[in-house]
Amino acid sequence: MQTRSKTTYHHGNLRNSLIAAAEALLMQKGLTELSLREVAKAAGVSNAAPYRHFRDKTALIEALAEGGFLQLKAGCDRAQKKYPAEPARQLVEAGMAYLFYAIEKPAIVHLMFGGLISLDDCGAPLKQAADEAYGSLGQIVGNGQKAGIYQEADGADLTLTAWSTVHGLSLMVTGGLLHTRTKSRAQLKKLGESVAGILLAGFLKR
Amino acid sequence: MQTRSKTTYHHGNLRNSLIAAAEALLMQKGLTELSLREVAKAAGVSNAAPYRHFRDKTALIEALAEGGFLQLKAGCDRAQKKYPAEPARQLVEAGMAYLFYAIEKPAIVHLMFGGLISLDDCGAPLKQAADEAYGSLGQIVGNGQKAGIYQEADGADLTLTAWSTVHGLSLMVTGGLLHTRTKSRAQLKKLGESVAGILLAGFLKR
DNA sequence: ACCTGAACACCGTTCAAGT
DNA sequence: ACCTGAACACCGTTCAAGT
Repeated sequence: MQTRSKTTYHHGNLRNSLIAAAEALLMQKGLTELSLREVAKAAGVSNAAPYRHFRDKTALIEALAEGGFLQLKAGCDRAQKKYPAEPARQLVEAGMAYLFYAIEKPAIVHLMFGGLISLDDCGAPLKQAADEAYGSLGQIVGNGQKAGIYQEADGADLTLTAWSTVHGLSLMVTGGLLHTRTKSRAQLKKLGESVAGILLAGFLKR
Repeated sequence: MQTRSKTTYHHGNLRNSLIAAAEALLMQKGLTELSLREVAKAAGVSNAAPYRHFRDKTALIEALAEGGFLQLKAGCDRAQKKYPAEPARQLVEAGMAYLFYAIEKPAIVHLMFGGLISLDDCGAPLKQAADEAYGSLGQIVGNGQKAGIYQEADGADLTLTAWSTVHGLSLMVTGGLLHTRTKSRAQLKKLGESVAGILLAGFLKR
């Protein structure tokens, strides 16, 4: 179980352990029930220890949200690499990645935009991760514009619309509107593709 | 200050007073800082009193969310009445009403889909309010289909796309992505109309 | 430099007791 | 029937003290 990390085990990179423990707890419990003390205990450390690594509870939550935005950016980058010459497909693929990430870790997606943290007033790393994720989606939209397949419109407006739709859909699906929790993964994929198709129709030239 | 309500003042409809107090506190403080004890104090009552009217804190939050869905439904109904023969305009108008409600009461919109409550497993009144709001938007979409102005598509998918986009945009704007908090009301209106235009383009026949 | 133990103020919730 | 007071277990946060 020994890794190549500099610090042996018991002490060392507690920061990452706390993030991992918090993420694990969020898989089982709701956002409201998540307590810093419990996270500390799960990481095998005292109540006060987390405060060496996070200013307060919000700072830990910001770190979790940052991880979410990094995942979203990774999904966008992957979509661009996978379909280098098909911007429309990039957009759909990125959207589906977003949706499946939300299904996998609903609590993370919720805290990214649930009002618990403010992107206007947060630590620099979170702000940067959010901007980069948004920027990567903006690239995908830009690819379509350069290819001349989209209608004339402000790129920023298109990007905002795409993110809004995909994020909104993710919340509908994870938030429980219309008994979606009982739907199978295949059904959810079909749902996502339908919505992506309608969104894309609004982007394309007519 | 005497109303026609059956109960005089000091005792009586504490339930509504608690809801009002909670809503008022949410205008100033974040969702995390809202405590039941504080709500009780604001309503001039003891810590334990709310438990005569709400099973627990979640039940109070559900009541707040219910109010939000009722507002959303009201916006949809208003839009249908205002433009009886123009389904596309109904859709844009309802979306703008949603957006402005979110700007006015961001905390309410956040708790409606923020994962704090689950629409799959909540009290009947909240479930009904959510379904009715969703149903009213479905009517607006159906109006467009009946008028034959929308592309061939499952009405449920169109409705889901519309709600997702508008809800997602509301969260982008209230959640602080891309310094929107500094934007004026006029700018936000323009932003909303741009997104609504792109969404609508995806709905319309080509 | 990083962690612990104990403490403080606060919170959700319960329950006997009051009116 | 509705509300209060006091209590219990829990939480975020701080700080002196340990290693």
